[in-house]
Amino acid sequence: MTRFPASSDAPPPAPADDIYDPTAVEAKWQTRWRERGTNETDLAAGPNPFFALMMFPYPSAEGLHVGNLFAFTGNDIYGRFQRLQGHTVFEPMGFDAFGIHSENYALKVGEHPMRLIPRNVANFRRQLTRAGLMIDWRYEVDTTDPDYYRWTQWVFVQLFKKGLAYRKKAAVNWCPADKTVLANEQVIAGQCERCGSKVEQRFLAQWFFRISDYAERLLKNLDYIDWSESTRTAQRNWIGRSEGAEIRFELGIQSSGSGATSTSEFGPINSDIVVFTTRPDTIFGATYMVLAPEHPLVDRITTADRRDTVQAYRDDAARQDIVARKVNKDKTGVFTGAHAINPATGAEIPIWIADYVLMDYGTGAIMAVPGHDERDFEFASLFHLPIVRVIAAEGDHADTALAAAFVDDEGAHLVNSQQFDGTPVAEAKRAVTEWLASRGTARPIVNYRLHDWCISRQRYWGPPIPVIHCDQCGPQAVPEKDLPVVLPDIPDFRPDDTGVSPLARLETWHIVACPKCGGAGRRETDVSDTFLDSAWYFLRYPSANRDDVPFDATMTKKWLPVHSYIGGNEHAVLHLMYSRFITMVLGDMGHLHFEEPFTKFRAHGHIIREGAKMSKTKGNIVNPDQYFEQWGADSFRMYLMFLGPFQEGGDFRDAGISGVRSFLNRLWLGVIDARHDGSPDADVLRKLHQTIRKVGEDTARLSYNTAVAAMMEYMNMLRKGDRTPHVDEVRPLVQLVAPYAPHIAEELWERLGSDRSVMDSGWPAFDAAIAREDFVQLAVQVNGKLRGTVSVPREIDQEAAVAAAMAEPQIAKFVTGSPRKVVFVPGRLLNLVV
RNA sequence: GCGGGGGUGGCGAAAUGGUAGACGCGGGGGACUUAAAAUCCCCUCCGGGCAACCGGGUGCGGGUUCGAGUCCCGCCCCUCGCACCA
Repeated sequence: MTRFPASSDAPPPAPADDIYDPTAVEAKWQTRWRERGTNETDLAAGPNPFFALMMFPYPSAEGLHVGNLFAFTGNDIYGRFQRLQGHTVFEPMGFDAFGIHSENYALKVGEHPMRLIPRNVANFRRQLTRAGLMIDWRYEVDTTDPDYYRWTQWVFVQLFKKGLAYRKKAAVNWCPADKTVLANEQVIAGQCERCGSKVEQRFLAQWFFRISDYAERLLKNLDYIDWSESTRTAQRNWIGRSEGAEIRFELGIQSSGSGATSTSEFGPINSDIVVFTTRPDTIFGATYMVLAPEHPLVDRITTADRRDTVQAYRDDAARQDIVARKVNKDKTGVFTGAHAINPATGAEIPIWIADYVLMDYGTGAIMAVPGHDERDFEFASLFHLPIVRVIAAEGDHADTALAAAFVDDEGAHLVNSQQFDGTPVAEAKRAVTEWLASRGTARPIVNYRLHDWCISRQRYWGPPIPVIHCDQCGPQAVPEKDLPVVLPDIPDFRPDDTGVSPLARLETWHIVACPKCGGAGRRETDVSDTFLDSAWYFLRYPSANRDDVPFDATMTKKWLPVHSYIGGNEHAVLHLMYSRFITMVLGDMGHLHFEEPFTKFRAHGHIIREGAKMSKTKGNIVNPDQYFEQWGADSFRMYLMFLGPFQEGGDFRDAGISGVRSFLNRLWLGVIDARHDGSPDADVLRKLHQTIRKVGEDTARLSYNTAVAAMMEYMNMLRKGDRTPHVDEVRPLVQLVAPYAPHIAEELWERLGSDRSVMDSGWPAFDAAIAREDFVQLAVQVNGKLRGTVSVPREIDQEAAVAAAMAEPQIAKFVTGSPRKVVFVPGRLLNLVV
């Protein structure tokens, strides 16, 4: 039934002459491309390399999503355009097939992912090919292939060797009913998405990468890489650099009248509490302190009479899952019974614990300044803690009561701050820090929001973390020669209540000898995060055929860093940050000659359908296969590019496809009917060269929708009034269309007499002399209001332009006497001010 | 709350500070046809007018400029991220 050469070798029927039949044309050219190797890149010898990378998809069971296709088509057009401009273009594709998404789907349908994933991948490969993407499938990458994840594990080992991989206990979401670890995405409003039970925290030893050591470099390099501004901003915010100070508060003598002693049951209290603040200038207003409930000092400082209350609060906090802890809610907290000494005022201030202070930012402790911080104000108001004003605006009285936190620093100065009274805020931040530092209780510091990257997953479907635990030697990396640590094919891959990966159940697999001492060792049973798979895949593509090295030095030198990367902004912070980090580390270790992986990155927009987000429940998902069949891949591609600006996305409306389809019909007939006799029309040639320029410029800046519009405009001129175009008028248009609608372009190019691919025909020559207009329509305004247009020679001077304008009665009637002022923009506009 | 991107005809959208609405969809009229489809032509921002034309118009209110969709100030709304980050 299908005329597509998916696997059969039967030659497709030749396309008809008189009617554009996309099914026949596309089948024919897909076969040709395969036979001729048109989409294969000569990586070793090809000159002028250009690596056009797209974010590889997760191969879902549903098949290719129209959003994927939108992104891939945009990248494909860019790659094909670069090829026509004389580059050797490498456009590879791969599959990000590990991860919880695949695993959960496998659990749901009750089939093993090792059987399920290859089917999905095959379906994706079929659809991607059908879309006419210029993919060199010889370099396909699949993250679940042991030949790939062997090198993912190798990356881990490199970080381990460099001391950038470490183990510590960290909280995970735990569903007490399903008895399993949950990913953050599986926790909805504090409940397990599957069974609805309340999620808890559990603390497990997990592997982390020290990405926070790279925070400053990751931030700084953002200034020079050529990336979408929105993506760079997202990364800056994610890194979250804040300048401030760490301030040390000594513990005070217990001063409450409750009879508490000044020592805890663990001995004398002698630990200081260190806080991070961006507002050291407000220290005279610090009237209490707050520790995160998990803060290690809580046990030591809590007084006996407060112990039960504090413990109850901590238990409650621990029962909340990691996600729920982060949503806005009313302030809660309890007093520990302990006090600290404000190093500026010498006053004893109470120490509380509250979950609005987070253990994983700063030091897990704050000095609370309720007068000038909204959260502290809310908390102080609730628990009747003192609120002191230490910042005032121009004209404010120093003791005016505060009805709310005063946080507007603009032109404000310090009050109630002893020797600093009257000092402007900006200056005081520095001065107060210096003063405290001279007394040994503070130091200036830069703090980041960026956390170390937890790569452990207590799951099955991922690359085993290549570590062997030994009681004698501690954790040891698996020697590189022993990689890959193959993920065993076990029938029962369900997570269980042990809190560790299902791999732990397989003793024959996880009990091994220690690589250092040869004694009894145990394999790490967690697998690594999917984001590690995707943090280096672009390095693998040019070397995908090498099984002895992760990436070949010569190929890497030639093809990397990636020249152009196109993808969704949903990966602005995770994937793109991790890729930069891994690249930096490998660069530092001498494995790479660069430290930024993507020279240029552009975020594409997203497609909605008929004004609404596409979703399964709404049933408005676009299935590409239907559209390939009904309209052809060329029309579908071109419509996707036409429906809106590529970097903003747009609204997919079925009714809109007919417009581009009719354009391709007209192109077809224009070429088939083109006359060879006579010569091309001069006006048409001028428009042609203007079109060559515009389509080239627009394609280069990913403004595909306006490039398509320009081609349509030219087509309208070619066929105006059933005109028969000259062959020289249509030939270059076929080349312009080629990146957008490659199948029809190939067919028409062949019919125009070439036996080589249009993709190797180069970009049509642009001649500025032909494109130039000799006469221009000059807009004439009187007092800035448009009153008419005059056709004048392009190079006309102001005096002649005014004369030409005044010769028009329609214009002259608005001008009495001579103009007071004349604004003349040559070739565009004349404004007469009277 | 913070940050990004937006707000222009019936709809999707164009517009280096210089003729707002290119291009496409939809709609109206016409040619061809026995008829329809396909194709081609004309019209299609709003109001007034037979017309030439005139007036108004890019979320709202100000401002800069000979001239503002575009730049500046102050708001409103939509949307996508992040979100108790000290």
